[in-house]
Amino acid sequence: MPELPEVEVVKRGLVQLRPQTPVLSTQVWTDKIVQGNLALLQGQVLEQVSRRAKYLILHFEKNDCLLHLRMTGQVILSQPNTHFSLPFTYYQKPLETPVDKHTHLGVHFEGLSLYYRDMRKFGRWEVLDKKELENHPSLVKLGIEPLTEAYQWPLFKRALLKSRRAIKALLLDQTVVSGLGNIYVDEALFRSGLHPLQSSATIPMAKMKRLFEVIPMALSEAIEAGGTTLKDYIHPDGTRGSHKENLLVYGRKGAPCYTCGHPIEKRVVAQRGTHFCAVCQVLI
DNA sequence: ACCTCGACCTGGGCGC
DNA sequence: TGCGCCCAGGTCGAGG
Repeated sequence: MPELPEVEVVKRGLVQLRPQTPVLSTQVWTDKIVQGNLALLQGQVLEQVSRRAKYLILHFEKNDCLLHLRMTGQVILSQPNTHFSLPFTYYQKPLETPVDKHTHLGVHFEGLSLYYRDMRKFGRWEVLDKKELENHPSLVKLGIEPLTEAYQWPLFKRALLKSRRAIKALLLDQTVVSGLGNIYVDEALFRSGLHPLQSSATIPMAKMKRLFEVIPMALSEAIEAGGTTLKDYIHPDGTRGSHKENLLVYGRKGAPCYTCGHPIEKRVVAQRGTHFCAVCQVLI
């Protein structure tokens, strides 16, 4: 669900609407979501918002918050004295208040509140000292990240030649290439004509190069469309991403392949529902 | 090194 | 109407 493009769109929404005043107060309704002390943020200005792979980072003056939305996390903004309405939230039900049973914490600024909602409570907020962020174990082990300078063909090739694992499993592994999840792995494999079970090291060089190229393409096209909203994912202002309608294979089980017309198959690979065209993506 | 499974959670959708 | 079951998937840790 929230993969690199969705987190990037959330980041851009927060950058755009970022409050310029210090935090007035914080609220935590669900303790397990937060590691560290959210109240430390009180009095601090949110100076910057950044992203690393699927992690969102809120940079305050003295502390940083490291967020992961996991599957159903939503970061939303609301103005306390204005009527609140999200036309679409999880499962497309309208929400008339930012705080309901799925809202786990709030950060209040003057005239603006930031809330974290998460139906399945898998997401995490970590409140860190500035110096803890750089060497955070979750960040240091991330593999090369598409759409950054670190994403280079020699590194990508080396990583793929090192493993005989199924390419689907390898691309889902955040320590190899970071930021991809189930949706965009399926999309990238289709675009490069690779079977999800293809052993990584045995991929012909031309196809490996193609895979290297289509990954950032698939991701940046998704960002352009505001991300992929399947059910839960929304922007901080409550709008939805429209990339679902552009997906080539994910969620298209039984529908005709856009290239050859053969019905898209769905099988479990690497413990994930995996969509592919058995004609266009053959094992080599 | 790699694989599989369970855990974490909730709600939708299914069969009966 | 409702119960029980399975599914959705990001990440981690256990065990083979």
